[in-house]
Amino acid sequence: MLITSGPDPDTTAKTGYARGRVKRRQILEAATAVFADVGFNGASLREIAARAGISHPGLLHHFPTKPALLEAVLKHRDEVDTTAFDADIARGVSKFEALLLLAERNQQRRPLVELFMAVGAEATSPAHPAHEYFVNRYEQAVSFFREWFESEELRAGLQPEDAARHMVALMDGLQVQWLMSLGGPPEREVDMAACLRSYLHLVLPA
Amino acid sequence: MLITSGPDPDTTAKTGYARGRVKRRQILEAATAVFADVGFNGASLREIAARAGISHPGLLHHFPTKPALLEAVLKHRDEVDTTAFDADIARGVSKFEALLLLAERNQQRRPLVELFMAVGAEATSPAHPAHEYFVNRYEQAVSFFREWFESEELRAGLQPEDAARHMVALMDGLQVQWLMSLGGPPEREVDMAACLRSYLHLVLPA
DNA sequence: TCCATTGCTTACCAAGTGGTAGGGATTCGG
DNA sequence: CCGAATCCCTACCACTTGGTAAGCAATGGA
Repeated sequence: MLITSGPDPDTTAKTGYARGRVKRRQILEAATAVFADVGFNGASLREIAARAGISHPGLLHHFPTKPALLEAVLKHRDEVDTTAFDADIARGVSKFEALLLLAERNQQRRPLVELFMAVGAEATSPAHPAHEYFVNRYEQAVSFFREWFESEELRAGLQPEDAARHMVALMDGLQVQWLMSLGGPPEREVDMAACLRSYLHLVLPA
Repeated sequence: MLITSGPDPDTTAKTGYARGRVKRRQILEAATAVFADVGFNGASLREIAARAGISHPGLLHHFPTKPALLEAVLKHRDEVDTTAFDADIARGVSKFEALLLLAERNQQRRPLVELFMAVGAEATSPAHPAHEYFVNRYEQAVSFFREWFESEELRAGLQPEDAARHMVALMDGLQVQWLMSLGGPPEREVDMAACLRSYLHLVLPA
């Protein structure tokens, strides 16, 4: 359904023995870090396997191909993120605040942000194994914001569609700036959440 | 001065014979396309060389290493872009319009946009050969917009620094959305320039 | 016309790539 | 405690990677 459509390409599902499940999680974490550093094309299965404390055919035992591994990483992160967001909403937090919470959480998980940046940028090429995944992701994100803004009082003259595009673009773009700022002095670190908030206050005069 | 600091790492400078200069330009074009497709780490010198109609040691004759080639590509594009922008300004075009013109020009040169996306995303890692280049680039871009907005009447409560960050983030983020939209139906293609304009009208009530 | 510079080739290298084969351990339900 | 499923290893495969060595041909200033 996502990239390949095999019956159940080894994800974090509770199949197999306990030891295997643990290893699979370690592999996913290592893969996240390596994909984040050098992108999908630049990553090597041996490097990922070494970080997970396993041989590279051992890795391929759990995730049969490199694209399958990428798919599992992306799927896993989506699950974690959406459940956290939904939990915030269920707790009665507004969409506005739930969004900022998401940005703040991301600010503490640098490898994840780097992963989506690096792989997402590669995936603009239609031949990339995660291309469709990212196209869908963007469509969903824009729709989410458009629907939200359609039910709010926007600053005069601003279309919900445009505001939605702005939001998605800002989240992406600010993440790059934040990552780039991490090498420098800490006081010059970009504050993504604050920057997002100032845009929302600009758009929603409420 | 940029990445390496050799005496004059073979760029488009008018050194050597005419034939060599032509080849160098072809190589830069091919490299732009390939880096754009698969990023720096994913690109292969042989692939680039083949597209430029040369053997891969032939390529290394002009650009001695892979990072040197990347440096030359980035430097070349900066020169082209800034001279075009400066020409617009000299023609009496406002910064506002010159910026939109830049966005519109980019919209017609997809490979370039893909290049900066793909390489820029990889380059968040401090070990990347173009890391410093991109850090400087972002600092300059934010400064440019901050200084501009400081001399304009901004919507109440919006800091020039935040607005500058927004602009840079929007340009980056909209480019991703635009690239992702290119596979789909043409009428759903993202209009970067229009989207940027709507933000500027939001921020500069003039 | 000489001849150093430049341009570019084929041949080669060690290292790393994703993936396969096959076989020993380990695990755990029956 | 048996036996099937799972785990994961070493060894190997063909192929690609960035870079080097050595040499030959074209160029263009003297």
